[in-house]
Amino acid sequence: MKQLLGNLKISVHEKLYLKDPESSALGKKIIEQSILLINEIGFEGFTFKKLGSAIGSNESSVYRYFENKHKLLLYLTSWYWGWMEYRLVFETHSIADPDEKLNKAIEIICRPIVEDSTYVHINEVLLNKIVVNEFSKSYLTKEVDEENKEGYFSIYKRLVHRVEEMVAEVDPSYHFSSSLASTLIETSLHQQFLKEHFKSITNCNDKVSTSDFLLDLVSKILKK
Amino acid sequence: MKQLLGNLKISVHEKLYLKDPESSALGKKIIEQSILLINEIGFEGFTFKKLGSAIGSNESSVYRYFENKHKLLLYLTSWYWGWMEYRLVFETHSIADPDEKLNKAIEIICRPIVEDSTYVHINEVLLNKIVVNEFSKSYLTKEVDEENKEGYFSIYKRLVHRVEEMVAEVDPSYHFSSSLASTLIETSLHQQFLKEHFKSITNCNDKVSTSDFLLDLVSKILKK
DNA sequence: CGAATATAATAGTAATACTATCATAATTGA
DNA sequence: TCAATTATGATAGTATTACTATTATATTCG
Repeated sequence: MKQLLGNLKISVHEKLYLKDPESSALGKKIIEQSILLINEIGFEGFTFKKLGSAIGSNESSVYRYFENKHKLLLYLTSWYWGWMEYRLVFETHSIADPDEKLNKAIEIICRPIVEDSTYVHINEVLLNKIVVNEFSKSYLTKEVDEENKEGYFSIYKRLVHRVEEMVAEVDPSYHFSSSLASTLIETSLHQQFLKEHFKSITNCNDKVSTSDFLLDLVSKILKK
Repeated sequence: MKQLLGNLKISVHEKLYLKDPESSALGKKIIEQSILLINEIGFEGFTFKKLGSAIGSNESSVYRYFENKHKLLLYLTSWYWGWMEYRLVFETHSIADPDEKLNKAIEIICRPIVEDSTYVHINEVLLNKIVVNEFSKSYLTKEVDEENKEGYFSIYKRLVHRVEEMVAEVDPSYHFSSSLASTLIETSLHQQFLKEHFKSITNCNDKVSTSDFLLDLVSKILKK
């Protein structure tokens, strides 16, 4: 798995950046430090000025790579979903049994992230936290329709489609495969947030994982 | 129902405002116009300066009621969940059958909002749209733990608890009643968003409602 | 080595998110 | 009823944000 992914660049929509951050050391530093900084101070408090000093430079350098922090967030979350998609595809493609395949997919989506040394400048553990806390903000905007048309959310939607296909393979008679797939992914993020901040409205915790909840849910919803 | 609610003031956490907007004509105008304006230009573009001119005054007047726009958003969404809670309680309290009661609750949560003339200065249809588009932003912040401790999200959490209780009454053996309840409410908002902006990853549309999806889901998950 | 390109530093602008002050209008209660 | 309180409205000011533009200095690459 690691070798396979080793040479793979996770591809992100070209219009999300002005200059590909993967193409230079400075670009990688921007990505690396933005992940650390957004985690530390939150997306609202995050500015290119602060990022500039985090990379030992100033804002003008960052602006050469990204138009604004919204685009940078779209870049980071797209990368995350692209990475998740690869994991999903590689880890499930050899599974023939539809039921087992979907269960594996749910497990992958819900599984706590552990450090992946394949992409040295990207801390996937922290990036996952950014996705939990900030991904919604990337589409809950007035510009969502334009940006969707532009294709900025296509990796995310493609991932949902992959899950949807797996759902449909388990139970072709089920009428809500898309909604279930989008709900599974959304719920994996939402329950992770609740576990951390609103413990009283979730059953998920150190002992009960989100995948326990969702595996049970899916097993009951779909006919085999 | 209307008469019953007619004299009822939906109560919102006192610390969310500096001066109770329900206590004056100007305060009500602030609430009324903020709902219109946030809908029109989105929460990011919304400022107290713009709100000031919308109410025919200026920002200083608004600042006397709310510390900042984040608190105002918390006020609006709390009001919405309080209003939803009343509807839920009144419309379900006379239902004895647990199954029927939970189904009614889901229907209430998912049902498209229609104008409610009880609260003249509050446009519930638009407020619902604000909740769909902006509610997440009210808790996806660095300050969520403090604000949660302060009680700013208690109405929302109480609503989830009410749904949870209904779930538990239908099937006491079900292990994930809290997570299911929070997922039902979150999904009602999320699918409403998808229906509008990311149609390809939902089955919900003009013909198929979100409650169709969730009623089916719950009926399969819970043992009767 | 010299030209092109990338990076860094500085300056400047309009808008935001406030705080503070003061004048005036409305209300209310002795 | 009128003085006092309180609410509202207008103006000004500050630090920060979210940029754009320009220029100087490195770096690299043919």
